[in-house]
Amino acid sequence: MPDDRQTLEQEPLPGAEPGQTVLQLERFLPYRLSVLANTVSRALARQYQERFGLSVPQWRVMAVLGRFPDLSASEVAEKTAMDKVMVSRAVAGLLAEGRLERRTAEHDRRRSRLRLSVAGRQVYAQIVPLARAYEAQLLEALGAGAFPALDEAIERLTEAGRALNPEPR
Amino acid sequence: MPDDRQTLEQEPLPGAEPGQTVLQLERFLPYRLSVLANTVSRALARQYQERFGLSVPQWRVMAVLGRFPDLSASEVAEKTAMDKVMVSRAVAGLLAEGRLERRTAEHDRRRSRLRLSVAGRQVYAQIVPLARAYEAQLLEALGAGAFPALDEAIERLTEAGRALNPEPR
DNA sequence: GCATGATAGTTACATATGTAACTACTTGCA
DNA sequence: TGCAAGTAGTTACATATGTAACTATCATGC
Repeated sequence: MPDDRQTLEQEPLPGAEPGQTVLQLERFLPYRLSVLANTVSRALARQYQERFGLSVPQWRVMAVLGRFPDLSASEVAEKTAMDKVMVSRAVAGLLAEGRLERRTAEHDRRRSRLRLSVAGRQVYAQIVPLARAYEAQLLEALGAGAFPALDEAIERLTEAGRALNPEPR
Repeated sequence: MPDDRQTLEQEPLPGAEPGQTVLQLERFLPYRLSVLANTVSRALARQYQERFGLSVPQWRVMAVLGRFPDLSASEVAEKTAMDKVMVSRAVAGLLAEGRLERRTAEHDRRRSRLRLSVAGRQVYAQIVPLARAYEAQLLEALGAGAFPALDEAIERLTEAGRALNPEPR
């Protein structure tokens, strides 16, 4: 017995067109961006995780501290698009594993002063080439001249998304 | 007293260039895509949430069932890039709120047959224009001719991300 | 100086998500 | 038949994340 039910799609009603009553999820930009980001993140995150036991937030913290030593937690938050709670948790984990050093700032004892430890820098030095290689693979798949347009698109859309957010948090 | 500490960045060491020892997170593609997707999702998700009490997974389920009635849960999973557990939870919520109807499939009593209820279709009919309007704002910000290139880029990168994933789940 | 309000960071609690069982049913094949 | 293996969907448990307090410190104005 043939199963003749073929995902019968509700067509947008050939005659009338009442402002498009149906939505194609697979073409919907926010959905596609979400799937893309998850797919891309997942592959990379697995490597951090398996090789170094790092979560994505932890990797982000290490990434900015590798480049900007002695930031405070809130400065890290700014540069990683994370909130202070997530930074606090990531930092706690990294401290526990000896990958970070923390001092209190000289003139403001509320602030911390974070930097990679020697062990942290070793991990960092291993991850950076790994991350670069991964990105290079993505860019290769993207095709030669396509990057500038994508770059611009990401900037504009991110900006637009922020602007459309009722309360920017 | 002037705070002369200016986020002193570790430069890539002018002379030597040992395979790039430093990484600029804000230019790192996976990071940027993640921030973009979150920003874009958040603004829209807030609207679903506030107006209809819908989570993102619930919205996705409604979106595909609005277009393809009578799918099973696993078919919904395929079309939403969600796993079966997430679909199960979203469906449970929607059923509880009377926005979905569920029957068991005729020839296979393991399978379900899901469709929007009347109430569900009403919600759907309200959300679709809302989603379209939001997407239109994003596309406007993107600029006139920029969409085809972005479209292509998303496809290629998503495909590449999948290919680079060790075990595609 | 010292109350008031702001800021840095942490902790606590509720919610969301991922992974791994588990149940029910079906299929395939001896 | 009837049993072994697979599939659909749910449940349970561990982990991750978001939101809201909370503590400690600092800045301001009087």
